[in-house]
Amino acid sequence: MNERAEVLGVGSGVQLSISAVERDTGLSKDTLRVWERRYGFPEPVRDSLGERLYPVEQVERLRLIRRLMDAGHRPGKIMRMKPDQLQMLADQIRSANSPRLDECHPMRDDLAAYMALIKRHQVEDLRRALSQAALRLGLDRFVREVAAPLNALVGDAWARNQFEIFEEHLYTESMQVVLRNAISNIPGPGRSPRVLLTTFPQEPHGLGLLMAEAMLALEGCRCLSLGVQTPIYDITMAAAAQRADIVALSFSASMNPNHVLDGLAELRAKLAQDVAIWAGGQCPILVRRPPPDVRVFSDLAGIHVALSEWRAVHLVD
Amino acid sequence: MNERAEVLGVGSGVQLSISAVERDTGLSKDTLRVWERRYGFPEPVRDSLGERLYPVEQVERLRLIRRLMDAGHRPGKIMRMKPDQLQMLADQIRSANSPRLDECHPMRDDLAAYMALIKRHQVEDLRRALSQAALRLGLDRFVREVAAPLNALVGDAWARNQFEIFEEHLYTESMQVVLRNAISNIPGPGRSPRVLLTTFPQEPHGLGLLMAEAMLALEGCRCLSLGVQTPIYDITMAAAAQRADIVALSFSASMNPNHVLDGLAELRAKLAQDVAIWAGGQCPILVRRPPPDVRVFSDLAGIHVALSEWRAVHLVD
DNA sequence: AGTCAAGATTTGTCATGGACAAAAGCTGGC
DNA sequence: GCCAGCTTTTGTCCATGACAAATCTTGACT
Repeated sequence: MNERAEVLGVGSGVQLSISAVERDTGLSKDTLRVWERRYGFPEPVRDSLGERLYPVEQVERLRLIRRLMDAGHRPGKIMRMKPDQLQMLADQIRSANSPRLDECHPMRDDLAAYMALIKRHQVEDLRRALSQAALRLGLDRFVREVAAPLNALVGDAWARNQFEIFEEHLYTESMQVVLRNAISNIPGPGRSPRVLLTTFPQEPHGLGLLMAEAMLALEGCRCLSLGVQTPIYDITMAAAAQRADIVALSFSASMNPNHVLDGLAELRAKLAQDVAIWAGGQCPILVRRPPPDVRVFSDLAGIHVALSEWRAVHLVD
Repeated sequence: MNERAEVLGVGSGVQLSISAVERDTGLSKDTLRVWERRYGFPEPVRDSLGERLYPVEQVERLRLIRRLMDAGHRPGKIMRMKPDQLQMLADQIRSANSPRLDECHPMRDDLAAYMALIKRHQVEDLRRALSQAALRLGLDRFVREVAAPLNALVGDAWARNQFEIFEEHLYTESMQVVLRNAISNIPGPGRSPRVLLTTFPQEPHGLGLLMAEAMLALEGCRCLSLGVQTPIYDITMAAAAQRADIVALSFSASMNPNHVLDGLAELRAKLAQDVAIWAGGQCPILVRRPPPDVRVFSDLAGIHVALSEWRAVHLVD
């Protein structure tokens, strides 16, 4: 109800309210306040009402810190480091989970070309290039060798402030169009298992879901996507209504680990026991602390194996 | 970090922690606590640590309250009502702009059939029926006479608690597939004007946008969609980068009126003066208090007129 | 030297209660 | 009927204290 503007031009830079920072960094208000109390960072200025206003520089540093924490660093250590030290650390971790273009990657040149197209905002060229790649490679290879690594590269570039948000949107929209198109061209009505795809309420990223849907549809599954951000209770209702065999969920790196684990526990409790839960995506907590009774996928190739196992157990068709 | 289970089987029912309720209802922790303080509802039990545990019945009632608030009711009034009174209120909801099926509507029977398919969760049948309707009617008529009224009906049914959220998701996903498919089959690269389409950060609903994109693409515009929820600053950056002539925005009924007006004012200020802003959707504030220097569309048919005017003024091609 | 349990530290989330501005509702005068 | 001004409602913010789960550290034992 408090409707004062959350973005104020003040002197040299823009400043954000605590709720805007929560939205932009994924760090809860409580966390932001307790960090300030304990570590002295972030240290926002205050408006005339005593409310916090975060300069953009601090928000960017928070994003970087967040990313380092996702990579395993602890807040207490990195919170007092100077920005350039943080940047050095960040440059080191990047190689771990994202493909390095300077190494020998099969699609190296293609990926670099796509990144350049995004950076130059040539959307139509990008879309055409992606469509052609999908046709040339086949959907399966396209998803695994182009879409997935490109996703990682784009997310990386954004985290390192080399991309604007709208450039990420441009990419996402283009890739979505290409994937949806390809999926709807997969023939056949699909057979068992019936897979319900969606994301948790805090997760707005739908590309991972779409990639999973492509892989599953290629394997002949009967896929039903609810799109993103479905409340857990509704996931259970949909699974029951559709008699789903598997509920497939996608988690990006920016998801709060607690929300992921708590949500999966709740879903597992409310879902019928014979419905499997499959979880994939870049979220680190999934592999760091795998939740019980949930099948975790660290890459898209795992889907093929898991499906074979499922079909062997359930003796379908 | 606090990893106690948030779902505990206790006697008759399941109970949720405050963060689980926040996720499931969309009401912030602060709001939940202040409601309890002020109105005495919700009134969760406490665990051994004094932390709130919400019984599922209360969570369901909270969800209903949330829907009623979206429909214009105020918390203070409805918070103390008994559940059956709430349900009665919910049944009364019928937005003024939703078509009444009992009246003489050209597509009355078709629309009723689609609603029935959604209600019976026959997604594949729904998708096929919508695709065929689009082919039969042509995209233009399909959007205006099927998609738009069906949207209103579905939103209405949800507000009246006759639809679950997942049923709305099923519909949205199906319609999206059909529309995207149709849009990508519109021939030609498009000519002037260049239109940038997106929604504000608080607006996750993308169907209105897709309908607008369909209409614009049919008119031969060069459309570029950023998807939903683009920060205002990024809209201006994207408009400049793409040399957009028009920025088209969609607003659903659930948008906070002030976010709409403030956002439009901010966008108008930051955008180059020669870039037009077109705003459409079911949001009531747009017609109640039309913002200056923004063209408001109360229906999709207005797009044709506005485009003719734009082209007359700008003497394109 | 490697392993494991016990203890110490770190860390995120929850609680309480007070405050205030924006939004919504209301009133009386024109 | 309409509008300006007043009152109430309502969501979000703040500060501080507390605590359990996660993680790190230590030291004894095989």
